Amino acid sequence: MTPLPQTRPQPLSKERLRLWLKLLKASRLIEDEVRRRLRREHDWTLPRFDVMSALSRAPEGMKMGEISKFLKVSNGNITGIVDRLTEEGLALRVAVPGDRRAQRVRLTAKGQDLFARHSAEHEVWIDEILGGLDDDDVRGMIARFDRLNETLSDEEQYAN
Amino acid sequence: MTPLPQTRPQPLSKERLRLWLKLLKASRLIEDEVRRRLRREHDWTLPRFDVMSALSRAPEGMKMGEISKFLKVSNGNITGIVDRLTEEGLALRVAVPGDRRAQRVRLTAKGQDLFARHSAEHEVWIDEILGGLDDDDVRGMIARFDRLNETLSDEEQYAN
DNA sequence: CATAAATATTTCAAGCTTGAAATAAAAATC
DNA sequence: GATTTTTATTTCAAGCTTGAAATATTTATG
Repeated sequence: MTPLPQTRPQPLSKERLRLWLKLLKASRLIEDEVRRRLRREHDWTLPRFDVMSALSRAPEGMKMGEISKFLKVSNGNITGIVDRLTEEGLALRVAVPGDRRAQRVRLTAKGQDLFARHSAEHEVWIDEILGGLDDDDVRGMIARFDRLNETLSDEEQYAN
Repeated sequence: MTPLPQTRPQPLSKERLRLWLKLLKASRLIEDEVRRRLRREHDWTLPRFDVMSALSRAPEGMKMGEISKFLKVSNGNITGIVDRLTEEGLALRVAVPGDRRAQRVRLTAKGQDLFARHSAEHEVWIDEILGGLDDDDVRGMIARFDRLNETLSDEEQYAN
């Protein structure tokens, strides 16, 4: 009944909230730093980088809906970003035979080149930004995140 | 020299990248879910919630710059959000005696009431969303995040 | 086959976000 | 005290984001 000053064990729900706030803080710090470097060094934006990253793994291209599902953003959002990539000659819309509603988006050779450069540097940046974490930290956190993301994906019922 | 199928130990830099992608995925899943509920249940937005949350901890109010620094977003951003909160009678701009450049923003009573309701529900949502994590998961991750966020804040040199 | 339901995508308005430029006032320096 | 620098904030244009509504097609049903 005597309230302890600091380490009083909080109910789990409070701890979950604390965890979320810390996770969010970390995520924003890293994401902002990547965004900043992408803009400074390459005059580029994170959304464009993300879309190109998705496309780079699909040589045959992806349908608009596949991209938005993969990146977990809205459909209309992808339309705009692909529009801009296309205007700049980095991506290409290809008709899907047998379905005139859909289109397949692919990176052009120019787009692949550009993304390869950005991507290589991105990997270095992350290594720098997370440089304070040693092997044990990294693998430990990955294990926890695998568990968490499994939980969260199960709950994607919410999304519907 | 024989490549093992799955568990071949990757260089630490690759693992750091994997970690970042998983962290980002978790963060987006949770944030999107919160955003969705906030809109559905309260017709409210996350940025407004975040600003009110910051203000709720400062009964004497916060200067514009303090809010943007606290939330790690740009100055102009806060201007717009506070404008809207003010129009809706939820926040209030008060002159700072002795410094005519600055203003102190405070929640009105109406704003405090509204935030109290949103906030209570927000805590429940997080508890539900992270419900798959047990006590050990939660405390384990918090410890890792404390380490990570310390690292990241040290690097806030980047931000300047 | 005709109609209804589902799917793929775009359009749109409203709001968020950034970084840069503009204003205005305060503090520091000469 | 005048000038320069710094600080606090707003304005702005460009781009991102969402959710809802609109289009166009395809698939399923009667």
